[in-house]
Amino acid sequence: MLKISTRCRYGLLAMVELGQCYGQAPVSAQEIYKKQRVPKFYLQQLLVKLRRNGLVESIRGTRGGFVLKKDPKTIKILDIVKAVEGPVQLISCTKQSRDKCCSKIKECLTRPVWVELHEVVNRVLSERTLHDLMR
Amino acid sequence: MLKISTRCRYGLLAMVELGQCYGQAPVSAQEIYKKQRVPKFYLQQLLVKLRRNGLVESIRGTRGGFVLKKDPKTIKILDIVKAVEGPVQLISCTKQSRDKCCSKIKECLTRPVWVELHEVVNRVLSERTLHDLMR
DNA sequence: TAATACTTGACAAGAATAGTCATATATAGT
DNA sequence: ACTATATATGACTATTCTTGTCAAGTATTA
Ligand code: FES
Ligand code: FES
Repeated sequence: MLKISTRCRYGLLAMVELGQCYGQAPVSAQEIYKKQRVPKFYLQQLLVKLRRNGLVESIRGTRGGFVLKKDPKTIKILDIVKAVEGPVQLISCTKQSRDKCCSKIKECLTRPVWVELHEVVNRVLSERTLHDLMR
Repeated sequence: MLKISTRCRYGLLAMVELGQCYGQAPVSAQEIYKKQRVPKFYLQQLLVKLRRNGLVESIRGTRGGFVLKKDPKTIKILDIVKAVEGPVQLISCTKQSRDKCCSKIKECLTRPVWVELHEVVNRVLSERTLHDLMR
């Protein structure tokens, strides 16, 4: 069904929230999950992943929280998705990884559609930035 | 990760195989799984779904098998995907079904990306036909 | 030092995916 | 009529993924 996971959705919600406060004081996880109504501990996990991937910075202690590490204009949606759930790979026989998925990749007649889909999804996600989503 | 399921991949492989023999004698499930190396019983399941969705016709008994019910030029890839695994719905807040996915759909800032992704995927899958994949 | 906030790593329920199988039914060819 | 071939149906299962939860620890500020 190709459903967008909650990881992605929550991750992007959090990033948008941080984007709104870019340049201002850090935003705590609590503020985010109260505002966006996402599960507390789950969100914490996602924020850690975003930090480990260099998208946000964390500040501990009272008045701490998270801040974007870069300008929203330079953060692709794809970066966020990759951070919370790894590469967007619709098939395993892309240019990057040439694993076989069908029995014989050379003559695979179905491959072109999946490749096109793979590319179009990655293109959309890397053309849009976090800034595009903010008002 | 948005990975294409085996259901989709096998389903399309089967349809391409049937497409190659369009207008000729029926192709048995056995011929398909031997040629494409897909799990026998799993494929059977998918073929039944394709039949129930009016994409193929089944002929029972000796020399039986499956045949396409329509011209490959009139079969969209989306039809095949829908047949084997239901509608391609990346988010639940589309025009078709207005379920809420984020807390407050009206002000959802993240929605535009997911909607765009949803639309672009559906567009690609409905622009390409089975015929486009055959040589 | 008390309160706030992030960190780490483990755990777990439930759903989806991927695949198997037994039994029944239908048809062609002999 | 009999047999071999083929699909139909529905149940069943193992594994993986998703979607969380939680406890114990660390860091910082007021
Ligand atoms: S070889 Fe990758 S889709 Fe067929
Ligand atoms: S309301 Fe559907 S993505 Fe936010």
